[in-house]
Amino acid sequence: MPVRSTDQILHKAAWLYYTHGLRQDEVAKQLGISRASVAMYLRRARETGIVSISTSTQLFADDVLARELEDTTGLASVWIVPEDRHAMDSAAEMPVVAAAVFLELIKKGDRIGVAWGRTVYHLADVLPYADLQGVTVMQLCGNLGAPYNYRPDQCTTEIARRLNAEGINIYAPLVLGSERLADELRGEPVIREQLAAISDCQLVLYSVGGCESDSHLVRCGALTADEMHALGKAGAGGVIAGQIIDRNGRWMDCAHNRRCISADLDTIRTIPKRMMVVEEDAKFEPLVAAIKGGFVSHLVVTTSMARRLLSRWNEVTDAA
Amino acid sequence: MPVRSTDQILHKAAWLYYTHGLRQDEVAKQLGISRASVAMYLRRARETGIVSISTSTQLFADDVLARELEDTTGLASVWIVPEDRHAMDSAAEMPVVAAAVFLELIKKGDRIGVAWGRTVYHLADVLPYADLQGVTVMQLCGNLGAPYNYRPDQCTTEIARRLNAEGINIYAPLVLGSERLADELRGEPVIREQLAAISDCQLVLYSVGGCESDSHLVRCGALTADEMHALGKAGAGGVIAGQIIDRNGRWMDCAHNRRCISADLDTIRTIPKRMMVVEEDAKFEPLVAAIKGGFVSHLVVTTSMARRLLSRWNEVTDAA
DNA sequence: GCGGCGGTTTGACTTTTGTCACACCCCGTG
DNA sequence: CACGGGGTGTGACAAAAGTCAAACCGCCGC
Repeated sequence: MPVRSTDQILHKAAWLYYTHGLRQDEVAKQLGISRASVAMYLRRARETGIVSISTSTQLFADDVLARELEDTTGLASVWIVPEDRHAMDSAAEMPVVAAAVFLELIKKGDRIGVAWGRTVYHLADVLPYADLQGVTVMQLCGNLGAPYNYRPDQCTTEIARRLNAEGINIYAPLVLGSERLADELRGEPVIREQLAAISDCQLVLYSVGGCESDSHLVRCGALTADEMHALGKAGAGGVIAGQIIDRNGRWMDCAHNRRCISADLDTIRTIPKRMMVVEEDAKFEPLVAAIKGGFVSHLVVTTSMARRLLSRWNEVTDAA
Repeated sequence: MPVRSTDQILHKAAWLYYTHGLRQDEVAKQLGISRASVAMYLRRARETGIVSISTSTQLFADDVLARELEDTTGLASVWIVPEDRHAMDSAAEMPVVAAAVFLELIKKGDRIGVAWGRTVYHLADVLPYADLQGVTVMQLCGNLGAPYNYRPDQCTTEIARRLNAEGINIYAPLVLGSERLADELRGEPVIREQLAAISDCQLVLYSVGGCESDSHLVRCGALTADEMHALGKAGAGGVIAGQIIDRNGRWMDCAHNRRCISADLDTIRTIPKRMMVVEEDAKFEPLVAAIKGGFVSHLVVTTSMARRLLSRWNEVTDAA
């Protein structure tokens, strides 16, 4: 926590430059170093979160579409990322917006639950560095091998690192070979306490998984394509923190879920801010399930997804 | 709340420049305007809090002296502003540090109580603009005419304006001519509710007033020099939100206090974060009274005041 | 004691940003 | 309809910031 003496100079330079508004050469003179060094210090100060620069995400929350979607679905807040922008790479835009929104939702001292997946890791990857000591970032579910850096513990760790927050990982596999083993492991004090602590979170961050044969759970080997297919037939609608939910967002009583080490879904529903980011348009059905299940209060989606959601909301809710 | 269409372009420019890291000429090209305009938009975005740049105040919290003072006095957190800096105008430094600390203590959605005085206004005057919609800034005490902009309502209003927060003023005088009238006014629903709402604050900001004949209360005509002198003899130790406290920080049962419209001191004591800023070294005795009275959890002081406090803490507490 | 290796620091150069005077435009007024 | 403010937008220039290769420094092993 205390400023390391090598960082002291970073703090001083940042303070004089950003807070006092001195020029770099003035800062250099005052600290008795060259201006080039000052420039370097300032970059490091920005990179480590000693200085943080944030831009309001109003721009994306301000769409009329966002308002309509909030009114229709009852979500607390919706951000819409336009995809039609030619000049700006729209695929890369979503995580950037999501990261800014995520930062805005964090309060000092918060405990934050983080799930895993491509979307979450993309967010982590563009998350600006910040100085949020006192914040705790918790893994929401057990681990499993995943391609690239999408592993649950990596998502948690990277986010914690960037925020200068404390990271808490769950040292258990996401899925176990048998229900008995999963039960026993859930009963272990270390694991039990960590899962229980999730109820203290003020904010959770996740995406929703699909139930196709190319879903993450299948690709990472937690389920076979056949098992997933069967689950789909049985009414599976999406994946939240590694657990299967049905098309109305209810926990499914299936073998997979019973063998899962993950946050209790009812607990997640009680967390005040539930931020969901959906990148792919293919995730329409899972998203609907997640919203119906009460897993979303703050939503970041593309324009086209927002339109689809809006136009088909009545239809999908009437069907219930 | 919604982005006015004239502001839309500010948001866009700020987003592209600060979040995406484009250069000004790239932003200009993308928005189809000149680079000079982009530069102007960016300045406005900074000035209005669409973009906010903040520097960690660790530097000032990190003094060994600060640690010692926290340990000795039991305060939650202390920031120490060095005064010996030749190059930097140290008188101007204190409010700048205090403003940065104040910003760091604010959480989104907070309700903040603000008192009045030179120190508080100095802080307001250098407070960076920020986009803290959802925050509420409340006046802690009634109004009175004060020189420059030190009036309670002005302090509140200016701080709320800079934060883009909601400001709530108390439309009553600080001191009334008679106790009866003060009582009746306190009983008025509008006033009563506002005073009651102070208990919902998560943070209060104030300095402490002295009890000399040149104190603010005297200069603003709330008390005569003689009355103040008499109060001093009777054990007055300082002024908190317009009310006299004794040398141990207890509310004094005096005519002035009974005629005062201000936050209940016991209520203030229950507010989690009580931030006090003391600029002048002459305020040693009042500061001690305020700390003893439990009015301070977060303190911003000069090095010399910190030293004095540290060396004389045992002495002043033993005396109690 | 010397060579080499990681890192920081610096001077010199290039690129980017800030600024300011002037052009422009909209709108209300004489 | 001409006039004159108040505010915006712009081109050109000056100022500031970013960058990079080379120098430097402390430290270790030989």
